[in-house]
Amino acid sequence: MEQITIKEIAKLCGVGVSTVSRAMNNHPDINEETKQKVLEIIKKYNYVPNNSARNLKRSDSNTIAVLIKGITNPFFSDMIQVFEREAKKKKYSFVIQHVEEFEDEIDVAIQLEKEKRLKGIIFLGGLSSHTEEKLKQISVPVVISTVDVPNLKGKFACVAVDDEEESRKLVNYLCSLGHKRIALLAASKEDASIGMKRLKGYRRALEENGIPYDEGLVAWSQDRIPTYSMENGYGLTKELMESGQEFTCIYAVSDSIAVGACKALFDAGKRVPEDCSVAGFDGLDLAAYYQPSITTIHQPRREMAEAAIRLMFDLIKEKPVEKRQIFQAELVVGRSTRRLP
Amino acid sequence: MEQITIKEIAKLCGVGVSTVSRAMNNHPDINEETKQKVLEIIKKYNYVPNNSARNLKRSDSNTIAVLIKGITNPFFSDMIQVFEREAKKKKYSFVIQHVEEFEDEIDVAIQLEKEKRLKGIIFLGGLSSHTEEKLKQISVPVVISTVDVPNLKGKFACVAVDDEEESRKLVNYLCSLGHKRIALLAASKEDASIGMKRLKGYRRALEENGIPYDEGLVAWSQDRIPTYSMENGYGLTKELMESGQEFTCIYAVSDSIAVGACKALFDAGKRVPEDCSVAGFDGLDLAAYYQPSITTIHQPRREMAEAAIRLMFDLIKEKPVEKRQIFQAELVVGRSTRRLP
DNA sequence: TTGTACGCGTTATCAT
DNA sequence: ATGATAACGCGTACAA
Repeated sequence: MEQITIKEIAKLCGVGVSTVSRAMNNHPDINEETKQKVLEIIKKYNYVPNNSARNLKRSDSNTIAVLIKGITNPFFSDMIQVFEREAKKKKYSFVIQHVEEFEDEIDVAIQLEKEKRLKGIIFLGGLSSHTEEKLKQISVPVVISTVDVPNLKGKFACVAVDDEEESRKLVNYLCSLGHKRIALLAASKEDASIGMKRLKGYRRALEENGIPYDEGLVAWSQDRIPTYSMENGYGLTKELMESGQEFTCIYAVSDSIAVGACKALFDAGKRVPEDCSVAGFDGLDLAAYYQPSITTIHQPRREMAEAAIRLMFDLIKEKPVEKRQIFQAELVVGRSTRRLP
Repeated sequence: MEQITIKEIAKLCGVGVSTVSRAMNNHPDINEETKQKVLEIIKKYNYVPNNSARNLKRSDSNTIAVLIKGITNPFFSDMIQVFEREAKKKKYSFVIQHVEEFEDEIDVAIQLEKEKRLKGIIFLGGLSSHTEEKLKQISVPVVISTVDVPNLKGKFACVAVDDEEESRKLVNYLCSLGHKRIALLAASKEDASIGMKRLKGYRRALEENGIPYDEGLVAWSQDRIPTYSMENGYGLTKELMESGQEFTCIYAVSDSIAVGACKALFDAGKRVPEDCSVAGFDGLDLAAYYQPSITTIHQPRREMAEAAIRLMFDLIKEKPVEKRQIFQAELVVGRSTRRLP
């Protein structure tokens, strides 16, 4: 298949390449007639301009990118929709870039920025550590979403909830129901991001309630299974039950994990919450739709997404902004937890 | 921020640009010493080559792309993972391209092919109609996944289940349980793709069982809500109940919708399956994890993904292939359906 | 209003 | 082994 280029279109139209270019890009200085003729030929020959060449030549681009670590995470679904809608509203084009588990999201960002002449970058998920230093290699505005990064300077900002505090709030609630042996389905031991913060909140709540922290009640995720999956919750809960530990409540660091936990309990002939309470985190739709509905911390994802994109536009326009927006999450009490008799 | 280019790196190293290029791309004709020196400087100055320029110059690229319509659909999650793994195994690089609801996936494909010098394209979802003619504008191998397209020629192939037949199988099973008034939660009326096929299967099964098709039992999805969502299932079921129609069973064209239906039933004080049976389609993890587990048609997504990527590589190598691979799906009976007394 | 020619940052070809 | 230099396909001054 021959690659048809702008030159050949020009030749076919009997005009210069610049005229073709003008026709495509809605430039003002062009005769309406010739424009129509050119567009006709373009359509007829199914000519599509090469984006790489465009990106190379252009210096700006009105494109913002969202880099997502864990694109399969339903938590991000709503947020993506908000980004798409708002970007379109502002006539920005919008690209989603999936970052694989093993990839360094900042490297990907740096590369993409050059490739597409981005106007800004939004991170969704990931960004566990190693930030600061490397982030500076990005020269466009950056909004980090879902993870709280203190001391951001310059054209960086973040939108998040206080994972540790919200986690503490939830576990505190569980304690208030009389639970003393609360198992934790944690992220992997290496996790230095939100998984760890939620763990910290768990420990603080226990401490405040005079309950000793018991390693035996913590089930750590393995790396071979996606952490935030129902499957993982199922496996961890099974392990926990087989370990012979006694517990009256399970707190999973995400709703998907919590659902897996419920299933494992059901399969073992237990009832939720009569035999064991279960709580999650995130406030996915799933938590509300599950039977029984899952007690969880609901993050205001749509609002957070709206804030993130607004922050992005403000940073682009160099307006002054609040660089660290921490949202209040909401404790949603479902039917999966109950007061200990 | 100054854009640092290969020229400046060359200058800094005291060598020519071609030497820098050779160092980066692991070319054989280069002195190991100079190579190391160049790489050092590159690292020191955080130089990252511009991908657009690369793509522009390169003629091939060993990249395959997956175009996904509905990236938030959990059905695709597993499949994506398979693609990533297999592509890496074969030393191919792999890009995921999200296609927005209103976008024409073929247009996106054509553009991306030129931009990235793709070796092949896999479609996931979408591709409802208008194919054939336009598809020909793509000049690399194409594998269409999840939707059955007959009469594919040349470098095109597809992997799918027989949606109509599987749907018929499921509804037939529901009939065998004694259900005569089976409500259908359908895709939108305009849907010409799998939604319609599943509808057809529903109608055929009814016919075979001597049950008249009743428009009143069909709830059509509206376009303002994502069709394959729990929220949609909830809304449709509520409508259905409010319409005063009698039914003993609900068949949703996807598991997410089915879960939403269950929730609506629960909220109305009904039990599943005692007061109403519920069945879905797809065989998502969710169906197995839900309480009660959802009776569904399980599509072998991993196998389908493996077949798709294998097909892709074979097409690239111009090996002869079976261009239309229809997989057998499995009726999984859950606890959400029961025999009518 | 239109066409010519240059440059965007790379890679690859060809001398050296 | 290395360095000029010509493409790659497009946008855009600048000249006409």
